[in-house]
Amino acid sequence: MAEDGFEAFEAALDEVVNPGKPEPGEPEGTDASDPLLADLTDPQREAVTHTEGPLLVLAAAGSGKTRVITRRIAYLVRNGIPPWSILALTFTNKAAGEMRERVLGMLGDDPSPTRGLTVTTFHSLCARLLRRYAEQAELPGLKPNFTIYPAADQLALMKRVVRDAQLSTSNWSPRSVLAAISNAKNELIDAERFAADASDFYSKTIAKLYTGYTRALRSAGAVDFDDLLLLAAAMLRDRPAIRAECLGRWQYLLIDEYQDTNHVQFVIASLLASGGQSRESNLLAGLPGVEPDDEPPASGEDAPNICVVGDPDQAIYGWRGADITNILEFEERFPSTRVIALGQNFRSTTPILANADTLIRHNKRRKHKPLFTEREGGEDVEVLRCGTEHDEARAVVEWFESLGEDGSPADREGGLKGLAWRDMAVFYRTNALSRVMEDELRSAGIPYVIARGTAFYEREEVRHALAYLRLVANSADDVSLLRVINTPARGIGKTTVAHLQAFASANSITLFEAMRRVSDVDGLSARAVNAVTRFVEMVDRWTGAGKFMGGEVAGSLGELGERVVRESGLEAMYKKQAETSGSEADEERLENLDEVVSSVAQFESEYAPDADPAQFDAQAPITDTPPLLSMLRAYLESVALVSDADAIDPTQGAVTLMTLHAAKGLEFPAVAMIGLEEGLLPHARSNQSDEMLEEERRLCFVGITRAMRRLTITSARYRTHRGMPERTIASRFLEELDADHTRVRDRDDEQMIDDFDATPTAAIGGSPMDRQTNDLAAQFPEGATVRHPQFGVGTVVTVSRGRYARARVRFRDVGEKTLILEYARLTRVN
DNA sequence: GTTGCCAAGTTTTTT
DNA sequence: ACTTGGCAAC
Repeated sequence: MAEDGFEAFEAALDEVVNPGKPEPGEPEGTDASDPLLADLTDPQREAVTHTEGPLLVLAAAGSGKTRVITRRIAYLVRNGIPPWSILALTFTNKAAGEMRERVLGMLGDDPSPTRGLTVTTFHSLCARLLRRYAEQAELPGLKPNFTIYPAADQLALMKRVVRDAQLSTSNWSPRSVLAAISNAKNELIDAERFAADASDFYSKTIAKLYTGYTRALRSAGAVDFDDLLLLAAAMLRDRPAIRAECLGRWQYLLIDEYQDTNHVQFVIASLLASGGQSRESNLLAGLPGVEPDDEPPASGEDAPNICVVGDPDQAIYGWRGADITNILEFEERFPSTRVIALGQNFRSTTPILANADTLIRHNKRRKHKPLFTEREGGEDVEVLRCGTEHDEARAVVEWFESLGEDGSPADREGGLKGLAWRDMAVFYRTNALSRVMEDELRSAGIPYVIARGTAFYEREEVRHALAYLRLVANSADDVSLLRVINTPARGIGKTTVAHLQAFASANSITLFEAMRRVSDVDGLSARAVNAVTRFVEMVDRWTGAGKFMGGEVAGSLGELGERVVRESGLEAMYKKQAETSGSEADEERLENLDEVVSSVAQFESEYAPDADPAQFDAQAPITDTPPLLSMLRAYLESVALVSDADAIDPTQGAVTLMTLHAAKGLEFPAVAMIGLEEGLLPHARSNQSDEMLEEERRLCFVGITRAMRRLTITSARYRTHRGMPERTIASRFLEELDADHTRVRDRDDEQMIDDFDATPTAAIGGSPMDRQTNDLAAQFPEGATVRHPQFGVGTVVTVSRGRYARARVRFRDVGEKTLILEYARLTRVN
């Protein structure tokens, strides 16, 4: 069925193949001397100037997509469209920030042209809309001060829900239950509908847990990531007045990375897409008493100005519910859609592009579109087989050094200057692969940054500090309260908490409310009562007993953050730990606490209430929320919605390390892709179906097409997995590259020769890993106990040396076998 | 109520 | 390898 989605490309492809055919709808007087349009190709220019009506831009990798989007916004603004009526949705906050910057740069230094321009992510937009309209929309249990639960808190909550339902967490792993619920939410299925659809035992149980989880979230005044989209979509659908207000504001809608939007996002986009005449009818529909209108009219006559940009070959979020059918649905939804394909690549050299193209042709569920460049020359892509992951990391480091500040001999000959560290990046399939790379870069003294924006916020000490802040922002947030109730230890132990929880649920009040009424709770020691009272008093001091007013309350967000970290005892707790242990890790924790405080202060200094997309009228405040509280909420929200990619700062002179997913949308002069092995890329978990395999291939394609000038792809013969060294198989994708534009090398062979020349006794000296690399047989000496994946545990009887070393192994269960070490996945057992 | 040790499972990707 | 959770000792 997705096959049909490619019809659109067919039409668009004709445009690419036979360019120059003037479009009937093309605006007259498109001035080639216009600085906004001058340096664009024909299809790019059309995408920029086709401002009215639905537009689908199929932008191949490196085809100047970002440029088209930013020009388009600038073009709109310059042609008199008020910036506040433009809404651009991106995938990450960083992409949003960059887009805003670039538009601003094009329009001059005066910030006024972009005033009110909304460039943000789906999630941020939805969070803001929900806060803005929570009360008016009367969504069940949703208050404007809701907390956004990150993954860890979702998990903690689900664990509780599963246990409360008298189910075992091993049969109903909170993780997989959450995944099932997430999938449902992405399809816009709420707990009620899920329950109605459930027929078998499994889905009935999930339905029960879904309901319980939702109830628990709401009573904690919390939502999860998926709720942001689900609830916003439901709100826009069921509350015509609210929708009308949004439609009235945003006349021009733009969505980047459209191939990675899922169904809810599509629905939100549809609901927000306004057209000339439809606004009137939608305003009428907003009158009280009108039934929720599920399907807004969107005929050709009534076509909204919605522009989506994407590339099906770069769809890498299928596991998150993103679907190619969104592109199909787009044209169904908006029949007058104009489709434009951008095929010319401006980023990469011919060899890089040739490899990307040859690889992606192996995807069957795909309509081929030509990727072409006018660039000549360029170095072949290097494919490097290494010994171990350490060897691999070292190879990458050496390569970077050769490209480095001094420039490689080859580059100098070719008239190219050496690359700066910031021009280089390492991509990998899973985060776990970063570690070895980091070690190697560190010992080589090469500066690097890891795109793990979320990692900081996942650290224990940071989560504690944030939990205190969330409790301050929302006293109903039980998960946060439970996290900090006895951290640092203050004498409120398990039994006390259990009593409080029982009291809370018996009286249908929040846990914090129960603590406030601690004197009414039975069975507590005087000690416990005292400890609880002091905790409540402490929180009340911060919040001014919930009013955020009075002399006791902090005058600024920074001050609040500082006080919370200090007065909670967190700082003292970690200080004491650092002093007694003297370990570096504990020192780091203290520094991280400081960093939280400064990030709070930083946020405060940059906070601009009128930049809020949900702020429809800059004059009137959204609500009567105390400014300190709304700032705190905004801070917590920004922290909850950071992405890994957000951490990348191109101004830093450092090599960038990131997952292939995080690399989407970026480009680097030199790229190393590591871990091209079966089980890693394609990932073992993605091997179950052709669809999944093709997504892995697209992931590989995305990695390749990030490279501008140089690309090295590596794999390791042995990789340590969960502590066990394992024999690997080279990725099938390596076979799918373009042999005419690749140079394959085996580092293992070379190194063995090198080492032999240098030191005949290579087996001595060097790290254990070197020896393993150089001489596999040395790893399995006679008498060694080994494990084979099929044959089990055995003892090495004899072993031969050399490249295809064989070992005779006496297995405990299956007798003696002769194995070629190169291919047997033997591991050493102690 | 608190601390420390051992066993077990674990992650693929992310807003 | 590394974290997390359960349990026993203090």
